[in-house]
Amino acid sequence: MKIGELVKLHGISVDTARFYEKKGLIQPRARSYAGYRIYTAGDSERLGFILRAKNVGFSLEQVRELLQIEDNRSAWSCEHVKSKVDEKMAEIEAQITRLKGFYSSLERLSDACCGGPVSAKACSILDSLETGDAVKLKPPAGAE
Amino acid sequence: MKIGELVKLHGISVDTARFYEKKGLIQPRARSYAGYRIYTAGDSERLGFILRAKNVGFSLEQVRELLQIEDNRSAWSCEHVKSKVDEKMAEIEAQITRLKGFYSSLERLSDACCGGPVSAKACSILDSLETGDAVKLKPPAGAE
DNA sequence: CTTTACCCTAGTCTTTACTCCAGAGTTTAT
DNA sequence: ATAAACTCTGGAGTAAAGACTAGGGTAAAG
Repeated sequence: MKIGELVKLHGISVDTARFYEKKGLIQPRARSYAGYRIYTAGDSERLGFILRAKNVGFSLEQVRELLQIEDNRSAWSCEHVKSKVDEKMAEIEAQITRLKGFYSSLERLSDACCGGPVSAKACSILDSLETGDAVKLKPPAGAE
Repeated sequence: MKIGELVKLHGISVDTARFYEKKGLIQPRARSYAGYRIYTAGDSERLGFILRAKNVGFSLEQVRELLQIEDNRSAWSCEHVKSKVDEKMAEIEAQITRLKGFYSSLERLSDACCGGPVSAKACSILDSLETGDAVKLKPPAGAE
């Protein structure tokens, strides 16, 4: 099949497919005489793999690593694959922790604010941001 | 004070301070004869405001909006300020939800994997990514 | 035969938050 | 007087994941 059909099957754009190719994630098995990319069912399955991996949070670079394993399964152990997943989980957990820190700081600010239609001249939120009171967030290790 | 002193007070780099200026967040009150940026204590306080807002999760663009309010407090209501905070909270909550979705999908994958030092030829994680079984994550509305 | 739909390459643009560099002037310390 | 430390401007580079464009060839249908 040509690129148009492939992307329709997966709901992505032609640009995206070509972009993935540039990134080394997929490679059409062949080119037509005119230079058109020709994909096989196997290629389509591979694209599915990529999109599913993306859907559970992996970056394209990480997907590339997973594909290397997938391409030569017998060279790797289950342990190794699982550790990729576990590392990703840890990464995501760290992000969640960071976001939760933001959230609770904001919550403190919000709760302290009257929220009324009165002038913000004495707004406790702005005051806190100005002086640093009650906004003492220690960003979880690894924050930017 | 000159830029070097200012940034030392806040633990940021000179480049960052100049970057914030280019983004319209801070403006030195004056320039020395030689063109050096001269900051006042008020400027330093403003920079503190910026960094604290960043530390609770606001983007620089959002910080810029907060500063516009801060610069003319009486023109805004507490309600308005609070809504900025509440919107940010909602934004963060959405991100957390999205990440949690990733996490639980990964957890399912991880739990199903033997994780042993055996060949990944029959690895359930790779199988799932290949076929789509057990990885049916519907990305929460607003996902990329 | 021509329109329409599709495909190609190569390259630029977007967003966010900086970082780094070159080349040059200034201030401070010795 | 000179070296070290500081500052300036302007511009380029980084990561992530594509979107979009120009300019041109190809394929299928009427």
